[in-house]
Amino acid sequence: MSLIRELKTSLQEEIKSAIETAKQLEVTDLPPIKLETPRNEDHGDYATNIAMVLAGQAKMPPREIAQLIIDNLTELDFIAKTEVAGPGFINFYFSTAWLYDVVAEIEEQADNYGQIDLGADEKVQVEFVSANPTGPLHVGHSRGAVVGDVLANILQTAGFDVSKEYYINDAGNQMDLLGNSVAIRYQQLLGVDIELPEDAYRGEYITELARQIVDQDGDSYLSAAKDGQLEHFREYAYQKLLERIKIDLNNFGIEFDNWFSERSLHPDKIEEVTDKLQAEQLIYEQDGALWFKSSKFGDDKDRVVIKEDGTPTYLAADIAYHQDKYQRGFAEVINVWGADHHGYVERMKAVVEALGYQREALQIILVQLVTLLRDGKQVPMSKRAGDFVTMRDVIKEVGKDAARYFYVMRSPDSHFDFDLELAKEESTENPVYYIQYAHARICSILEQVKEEGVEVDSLEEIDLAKLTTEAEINLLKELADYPEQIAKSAESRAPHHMARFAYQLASAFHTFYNKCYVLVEDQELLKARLRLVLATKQVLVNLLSLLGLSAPENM
RNA sequence: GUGCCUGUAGCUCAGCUGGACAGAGCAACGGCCUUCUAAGCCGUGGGUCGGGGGUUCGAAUCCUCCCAGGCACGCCA
Repeated sequence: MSLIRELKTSLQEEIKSAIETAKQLEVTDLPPIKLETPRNEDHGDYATNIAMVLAGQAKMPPREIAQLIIDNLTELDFIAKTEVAGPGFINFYFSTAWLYDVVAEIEEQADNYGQIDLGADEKVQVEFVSANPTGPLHVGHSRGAVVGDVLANILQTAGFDVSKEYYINDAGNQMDLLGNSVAIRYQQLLGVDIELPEDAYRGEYITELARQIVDQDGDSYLSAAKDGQLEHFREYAYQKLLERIKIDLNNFGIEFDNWFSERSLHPDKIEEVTDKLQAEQLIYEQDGALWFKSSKFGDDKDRVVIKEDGTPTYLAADIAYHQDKYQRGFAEVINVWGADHHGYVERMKAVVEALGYQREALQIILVQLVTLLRDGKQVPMSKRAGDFVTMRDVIKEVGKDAARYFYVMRSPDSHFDFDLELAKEESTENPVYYIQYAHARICSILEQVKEEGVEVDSLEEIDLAKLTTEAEINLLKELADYPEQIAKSAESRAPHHMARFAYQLASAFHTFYNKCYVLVEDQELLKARLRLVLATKQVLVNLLSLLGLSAPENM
């Protein structure tokens, strides 16, 4: 638990009991009391609209209700002032004393500051990337990768028991296509006159894989290739490509707890679950195929699960996969998908319902598409032609930190133009540097402090009440707010909030840096500021780590 | 045709589980380096929140219709 959250909770409870105490108030149904941070600073630190919400059932003007609530409020030591404002808001002004306590809290909790128990250890799975192992990861995958990774970090910090998972589509048609594509290139390399079929993968990496096979085994697979025996080509390509995917993700700072192979579902798990649904009349036979009755659960139409030829569709595997997820005990499953899969959402929700779970147990985050911009112009990409920019290329060009920050700074709902030039720029326009620069500046101050021989060890005796300027108070407020930001971001499953908060905190520090010189003559003030700087460093480090960014000591 | 996402300052976006005069960065203009990194700070100007209607004490936020852009609508994965 964090200070800010304790204060908020106890204030909410005080308001609640004040309403219950006030005899003149006739309230039968008390809605949850919302405390919000007002946009305008003149409206206090927190405000509630509860009086206006109650106006209807209490049959009294909001401002009167607000006054009644205030009159019945017992005094809280962290509240400096309370007032009725506007149409009936109650504004609360916090005393600054509690803000100083936050510094000790940060020192004490260190890397764990921000950790809250909102999730109550509930098991949550975040499944993301899950790109087919038929080619290297490209820019489209990168956004989902960062969104999923940071979201998982946020949920973990918020007290959920999080597991990150990658679903490998290593069964099905596309794997044979992959094998075939490599086999054809292999034959071409060995001088066989043969054309690549229309539906083949045609990236340069396919030829490269074929070349590796030639280098290792010469023409020993030639007759197999000619006979259409694709197994070796398929398996070789699969292993190599999956390996590369893992390496690329690692270089992007992403590690999964579990790599789930679709093959493990074939055929037993799929049969098991389709039998079960068939027994429940949720799967039926028609035109020689087996259909899932998804329309019963809100989908536009029913969907084929077993094709006429007896093979399962992608959906069949997905039903078995999601059954498996819930059987593993996840209370909530979050899937991060590219927006091009949005047509699949209803049908998956239907699956979850049909399996006997709550629709809400499946959350799908759709990440809108990314366009790369270079010199203001769109970088052309076509997956069919095998002509796309890889995740590796982008990381190489702009660096891991810039790429990660850019991918996570926007709401997943909005289309994203990734400006390569901007991401590379080491300037004020580039938010990544702005945030990291705050950390580097702090390190520089600490370096100076060390050189001056200032004692840093007896922090408890330092009087933080020396910190009184607006810049100092604002910075303290941002630091105090971090756990709340985690809560908000976790509740709304919105990782971009934390990217913005990092910017905001950096901004509060830069202002402080310019207005409040740390190495002042006054030793008490110097030490108080030093403590504030150390606390800021800690929170910045926590935030940067949450976002998967490095915290450079100098820039 | 149907569904999903988007439309907020010149540009890129936040705010959208309804709240008090609509925010940030960039760009424009004007200031700040004899002390801790100017990759920074401070200030000024700039908006019918795509448009119409509705619900509400109160709407950028909810409902509805329309306009514009993107994506998706397979016994592919």
